[in-house]
Amino acid sequence: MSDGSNAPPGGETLLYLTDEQLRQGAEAMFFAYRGFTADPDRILAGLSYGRAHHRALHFINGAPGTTVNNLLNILGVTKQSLNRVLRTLIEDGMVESRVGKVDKRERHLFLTEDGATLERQLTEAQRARMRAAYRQAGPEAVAGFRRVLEAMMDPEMRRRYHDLREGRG
Amino acid sequence: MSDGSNAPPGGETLLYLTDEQLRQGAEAMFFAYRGFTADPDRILAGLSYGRAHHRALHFINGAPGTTVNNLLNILGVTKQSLNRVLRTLIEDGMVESRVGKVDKRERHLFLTEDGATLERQLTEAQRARMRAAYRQAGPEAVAGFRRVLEAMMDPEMRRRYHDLREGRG
DNA sequence: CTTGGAATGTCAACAAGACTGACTTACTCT
DNA sequence: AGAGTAAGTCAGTCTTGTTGACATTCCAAG
Repeated sequence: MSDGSNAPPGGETLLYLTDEQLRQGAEAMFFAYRGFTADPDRILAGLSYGRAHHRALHFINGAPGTTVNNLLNILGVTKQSLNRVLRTLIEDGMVESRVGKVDKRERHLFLTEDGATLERQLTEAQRARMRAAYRQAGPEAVAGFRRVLEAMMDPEMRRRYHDLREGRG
Repeated sequence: MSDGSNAPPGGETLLYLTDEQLRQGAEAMFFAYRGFTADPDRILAGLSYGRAHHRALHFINGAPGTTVNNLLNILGVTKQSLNRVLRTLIEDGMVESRVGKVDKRERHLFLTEDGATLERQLTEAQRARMRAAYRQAGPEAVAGFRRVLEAMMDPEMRRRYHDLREGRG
């Protein structure tokens, strides 16, 4: 399987930085991301929801009470775009929007029971695949995987990613 | 395989398979993919092309003379969707479409000089980021990264991914 | 040889989801 | 009181995915 990076035991060459290696990395990223989104997409397709709805549910679940503006920054879309998605989720009783107590301009977002159920269903489909991939690749590969992904983010996104992690402990 | 019973000496257990770990993996994947596409997207934005054009250029470059049908399978979109993208690329002189000699129904696709130049420009932007990430994470992390990505693909996609690699040696 | 089916590619129309820009409403803070 | 912020809305555009209908070409069975 020689991904070409059968690095020599001791000395580290720069072989893994050839254009061909990078090209393969890019293609792996493309195919893997497709796999990554395939399972929830299948569920969503039957519900007149899209990937955007999944993302909203995911991050509201991870940070209950977050404001619209905060969600906007995490998702990296415009408020018009997010609003379309959020409106349907609220109409369908998946998300609850509460006026802020301290600042009444803000809306704090929470999942309802139904929303939490849907989120769990979507995330579980995704996690099953990740769990299998992690198990198959092994703990050290996973550590490397995470390290490369993190290095690939924009600095801004990396900051937000860490904020999320700290927020949950 | 690997029920995890062979825990590494460091005392690392199955911690990396907790829901929280999987959740962080999913978020890392989301943010990293955004970074991964950000640079070429910026270039494309000024050219009235989109990510789909980049993908087409990328895979035609990697397999010159490929047919439309073959490209369809790799990209995983409908032929109608690909056709729109392909048409503009052909009109703009980025891609050449030659009628098949043995089977005249087929069209074989090639990059023109201009197309190859654009492809290189786009890919270079993407590669710069990958190169930096690879360098920062180190060779072992990269090997793990590739292993996890591969395990995350659909079996069908994994087959195509390997076909591409073998086709180029 | 003809004819019908399959494969390949093209055109047209539509939907999701992103974008920009302009605007309103409600609120906060100086 | 006035400036600025947070959220939401309306209208319009773009990319990219989808179906459906169709033309062309090939091949194989009758």
